Amino acid sequence: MSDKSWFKNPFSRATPMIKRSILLVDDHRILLDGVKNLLSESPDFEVKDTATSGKEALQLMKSNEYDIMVTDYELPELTGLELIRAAKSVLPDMKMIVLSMHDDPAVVKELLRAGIHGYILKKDTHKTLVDALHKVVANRRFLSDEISDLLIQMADEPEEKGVLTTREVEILRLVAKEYSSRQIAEILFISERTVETHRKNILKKTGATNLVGLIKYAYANNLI
Amino acid sequence: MSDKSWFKNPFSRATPMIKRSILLVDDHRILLDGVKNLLSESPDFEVKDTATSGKEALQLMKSNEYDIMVTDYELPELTGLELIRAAKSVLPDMKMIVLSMHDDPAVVKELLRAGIHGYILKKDTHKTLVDALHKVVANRRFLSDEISDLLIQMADEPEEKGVLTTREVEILRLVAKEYSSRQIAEILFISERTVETHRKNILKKTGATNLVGLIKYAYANNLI
DNA sequence: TTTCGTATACCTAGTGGTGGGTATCTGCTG
DNA sequence: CAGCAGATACCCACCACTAGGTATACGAAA
Repeated sequence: MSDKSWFKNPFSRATPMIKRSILLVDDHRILLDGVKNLLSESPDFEVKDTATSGKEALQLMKSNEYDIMVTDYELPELTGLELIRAAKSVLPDMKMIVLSMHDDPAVVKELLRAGIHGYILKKDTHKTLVDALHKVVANRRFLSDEISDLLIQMADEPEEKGVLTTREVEILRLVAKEYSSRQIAEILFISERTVETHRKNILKKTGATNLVGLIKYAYANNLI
Repeated sequence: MSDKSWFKNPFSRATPMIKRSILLVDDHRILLDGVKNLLSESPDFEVKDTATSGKEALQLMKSNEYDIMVTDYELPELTGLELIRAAKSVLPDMKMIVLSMHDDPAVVKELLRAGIHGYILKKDTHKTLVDALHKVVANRRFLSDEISDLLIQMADEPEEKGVLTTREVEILRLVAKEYSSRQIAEILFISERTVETHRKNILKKTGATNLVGLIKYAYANNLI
């Protein structure tokens, strides 16, 4: 694996492979700079472009091709999930790796269902990223150790307790913005009763007993 | 500034300066790896050690010296603020730059008061970090553009609205644990009325109007 | 010492969230 | 088509939180 001789020596007889092109998406420029630099030393991969928002990434995809996209989950404008879904329709053959700081099993599951090929954490090392890149180009999936542990652990639970509907998420977001039920009703053009019902259902689903639990849930699930 | 000739050419007659040693602290290994790699190309700086927690960083400081510490604000075990304060007593001459993803004016102010020399955001570029490093070794302070804008904007506001008393923080923490006022009263052996008064004062100080705002404040100030 | 901040405590009204229901309409899926 | 999930809507009782007050005691700072 660590045989980079042909790379270090330009006169090597080995045939250099064509480098896999990567689109790197993260709103933290400093991480972008860092990872790009790290990968520039790799014989197998090359960061062709970078983007600091989902929108920017999509625009790049419309006029360029990439073998792999490595993207943050927390993004401005589009969420990681929205970006993944959009990317899948623009470049169906591109491999996708999510590089996130959060180890939330629900998010990981949703992303895997959406078709990503790898999920690694920002606390992982550079080596982990390179391993993941190798795995996905070989048509295999890659999960960072912590994430696979998490999924295994979760498998025990009877499961699927949680998922909020889109409307419920919408309500929850507004609740988190300090709107009262009445205000939410006005914003969404629905009855205050309906909002109350949604809130009750959200409380039941999340297992929270009051506003505080709701907000904590919203934070934990990156809804804020 | 970009004259790196002595660096690129080892036979240059210019006298190489001694590189400033950096301690880099961040729980995201991949950022650590990336920044270290980027700085390895700099003629002026060198990442001597890295740490992924405040504790680890402090231990390193006890047996080593560093010219500059660059640290995340969100850290496991110790918060950035605690690390800064502890670092100041261990290595009083070391420069400290905070590299955070959050642009919360209250946090920035508190850190500046605690004696940091620079504050930059993860969304800033590698170049910004290098600029900051140069500034602080020249005994000057450095704030990323967004942060200084923020502080200027804040200067208009009359007050020091923010700081909660220790009792208020205690109450807030319990509120955030989903305890009702009555339960908090029982836990702290005080009257429910007193709890209510504290809550009111906290609301006033934080500018929140309800529980939601309170919890968001608690999150933003790492009280949870 | 006087003032200030902090913590303590109480009152009243009013607003809003919680928890228990029930019920209709829509669209999807087996 | 029947069944189910989701979004909509309403009712009522209860209780928790919010927003005005006022007031006392203590220790630190000016």
